[in-house]
Amino acid sequence: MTEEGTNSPRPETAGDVAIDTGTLGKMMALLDIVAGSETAPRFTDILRRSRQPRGTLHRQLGHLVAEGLLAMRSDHSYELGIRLLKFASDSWARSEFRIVAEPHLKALHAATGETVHLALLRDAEIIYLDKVESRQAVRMSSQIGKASPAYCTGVGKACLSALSDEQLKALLKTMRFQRFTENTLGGPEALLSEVAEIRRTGHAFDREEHEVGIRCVAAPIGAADGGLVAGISVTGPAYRVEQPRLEAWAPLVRAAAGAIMTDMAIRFGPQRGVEP
Amino acid sequence: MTEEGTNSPRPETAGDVAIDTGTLGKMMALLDIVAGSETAPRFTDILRRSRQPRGTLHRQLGHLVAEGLLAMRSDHSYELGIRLLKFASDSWARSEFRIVAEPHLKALHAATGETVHLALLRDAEIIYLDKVESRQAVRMSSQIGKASPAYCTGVGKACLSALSDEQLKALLKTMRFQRFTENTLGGPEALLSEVAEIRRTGHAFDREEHEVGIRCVAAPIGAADGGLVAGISVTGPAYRVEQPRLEAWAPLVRAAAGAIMTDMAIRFGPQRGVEP
DNA sequence: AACAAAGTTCCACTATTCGGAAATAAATTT
DNA sequence: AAATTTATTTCCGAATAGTGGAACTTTGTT
Repeated sequence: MTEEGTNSPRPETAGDVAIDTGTLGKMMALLDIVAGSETAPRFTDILRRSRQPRGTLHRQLGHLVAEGLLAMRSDHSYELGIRLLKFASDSWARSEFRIVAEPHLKALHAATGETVHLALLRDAEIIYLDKVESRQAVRMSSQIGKASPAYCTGVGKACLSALSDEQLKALLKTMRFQRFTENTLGGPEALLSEVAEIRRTGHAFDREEHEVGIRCVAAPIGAADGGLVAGISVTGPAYRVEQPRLEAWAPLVRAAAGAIMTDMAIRFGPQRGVEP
Repeated sequence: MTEEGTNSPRPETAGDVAIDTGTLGKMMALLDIVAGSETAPRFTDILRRSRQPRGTLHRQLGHLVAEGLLAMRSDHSYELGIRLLKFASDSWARSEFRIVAEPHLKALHAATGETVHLALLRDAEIIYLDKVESRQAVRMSSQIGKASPAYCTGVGKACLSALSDEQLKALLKTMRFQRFTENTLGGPEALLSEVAEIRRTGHAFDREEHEVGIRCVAAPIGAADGGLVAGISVTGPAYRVEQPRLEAWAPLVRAAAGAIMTDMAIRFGPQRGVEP
């Protein structure tokens, strides 16, 4: 039942005016439609959702398939192509940010024994960039690249707290508050007051707001120039990870986030005046 | 040094005439340039490799960045954007083929105790779609989506053996034979005779041809309609996995490949006459 | 401070995309 | 099995978006 509107109204980079990306933008919108469908859509399904003329859509899909961004199955339904996997693999392997963060994630995992995540803000979603855990019942790669709403996750709220008020305000307009558990924040007011608290303390909690039985502490990582908004978190099952324990870990998480920022500054730093 | 020519001369889908993908094709070529660079390239680097006018390139890169396919760092160098990660995650999670294959990969791993791979052929490369292993010294996600040349890997050669002679011939023209180890196949002749052998026996070996100390047995998976060419393999360190052992596993690998094909046929099958 | 190199903007020109309609192919019903 | 409906693919003049040379601005260097 994936209806219209699953695909965000493309606010592009938060805060900026959405620039027109022409043909490319249309192509990406099609990829979004395919990616956002529960089941592989057929030509007519895409036609309905894209509101484009038949001829146009047909050529566009043809190009997407020829480039390996989409694949057509034998029953004429479309799925995302494997070329995307290859790009993602390169992207992940080379991401300076992930590489810099990795040792700190491992240290945090060693100190806490629980799962550590690294995630990045994109529009009103966070995208998991890395995950460190010891006993992996669930498979790691199933998480990397996954997107979740910012307002109901620890890292997400931490990221939001690192934005400027204008950016945050702009993003709020694009958000749809869906209730995942009974603790999920219900609307903009609740989120804003939570963000204020996070700015004060420097860390965010997820008190079973996205998934029942899952809690976390997170801290924001914001590049000095505002070009990077990310966060790290320590996540665990509610039965094992009580609130006091989360609070005890908070300083560690903040310290790790700080260390990552420092390392990033060292690596890319001597560019534009760190000192005033 | 990643020089010109790293990016394949786009044979598109093997055997077919390369169709023009217009604007999209140009954009993807740019992504390829960024993905194929050792270090994040700056505007001028891309300018040199793309051989396009400055103004044009500038707008194109702007569009790619606006769409989240590329990201510009603070020093004006470009890296692949995280939107690609998100697409890849969706692609992977929903891939019917991977889902169908997964239990068979696990069974094969349980039977052999060694690492099992699932990979797909794309042009003259294979792309790893999945990996099952128990003790993971190396992190799993670092492999998924990775591309390797077909001619020097077990799954790669298995895939090639499933192609028609015309398709294989067309692909051969696009291949550049690079020597990775002293066992790497040196040219088209060696590859063709090896493919003949694989077609006869139904399985392929990698005798430390891609990496010293790594061996594997692989079997091809080809969809009836030729729309899917893939393979699975069991891989292990040379000191633990001797040739006799590989040969003993070959029937298991072939059986697993067969089972995956059967399951795919059942899942998508009742379409066009399975019975004559 | 002056120079050089890299990055960005502008706008007349042109190749690409658009989109309606008509042909073909695949399912479904009679 | 033929007819009907629905889905997919092809075509081509009109409209749009992309192109590319040159001028301009910023950044880094001698």
